[in-house]
Amino acid sequence: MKAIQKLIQGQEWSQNTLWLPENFGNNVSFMSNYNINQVSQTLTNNTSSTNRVDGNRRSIATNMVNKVKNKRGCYIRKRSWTSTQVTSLIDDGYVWRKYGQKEITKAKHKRNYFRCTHKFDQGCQATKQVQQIDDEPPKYKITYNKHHTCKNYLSTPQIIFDSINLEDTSILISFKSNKLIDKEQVGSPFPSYTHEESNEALSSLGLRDNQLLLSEFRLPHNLTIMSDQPGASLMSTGLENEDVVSKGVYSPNFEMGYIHETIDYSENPFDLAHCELANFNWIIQDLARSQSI
DNA sequence: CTGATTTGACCGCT
DNA sequence: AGCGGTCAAATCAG
Repeated sequence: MKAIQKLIQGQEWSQNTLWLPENFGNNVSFMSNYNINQVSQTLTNNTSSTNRVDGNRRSIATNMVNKVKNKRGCYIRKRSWTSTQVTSLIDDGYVWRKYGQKEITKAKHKRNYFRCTHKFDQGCQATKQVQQIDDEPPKYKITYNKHHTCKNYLSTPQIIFDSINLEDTSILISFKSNKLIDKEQVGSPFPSYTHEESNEALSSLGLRDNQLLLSEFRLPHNLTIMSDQPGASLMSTGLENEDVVSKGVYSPNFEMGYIHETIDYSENPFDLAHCELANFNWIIQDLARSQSI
């Protein structure tokens, strides 16, 4: 089936490009509304000018100063990808090491700087900055820089890619259409993409657009994770599984706060999906953890 | 002892 | 010149 092949292509691409745990990439069926032809075109176009940074095929912005760090305080100016979110949770499933703290002008609290623990042993370049912006309740603005390339997954759930069976235990991660986002939010940083082929593929599978199917994941039935710019929420639908869902950190209607990406999506159409999946990554990890308790 | 955190210094950018 | 991101020595914790 052509559509399936396209999706698999996209999934393979996402494995190499998106910031996802390997297990995630291997086992998830990723269905989003991005023109996969555009993706491959992008890859082709970028081949000559693409730097392989941290294992990502990601072209570096033209204004990026890619200086080699050889002195104290010298730093590589950012970069190809950042993701900012406001949340009351700091834990995202990864192991970080704090490497700095700074008073920020006009900021009530100090900003904390973290790098991935596996920076040296695995060369993972992921960093994040945590800035507390609220006291009661405590809220943090977390800015992620670069993708994890390390194998640092805490009890990553086994999500089966092949099983496209809506009848068994399934959860759906639903992504809101970019087009809707653009319509509803003037000035949204997210561009819209055509997604005829994706929709074709999805409809052939009996799915609506922008759904990510996760099967054989030990979660209550009818659990839906929804991404909804500018917020994202986790909610259970139907059955009264609230206790299960909220056993960890999340309430059935958990609001993660807004997510904002500062990436040039014209480079890699999958990046928006990447952003969203990156944020779900830790949700899913936490759910998996709560399951294993 | 080893790894994580703290904190002042360093330095590029605006 | 000031700000912000990073470095690395000193310190802390297990």
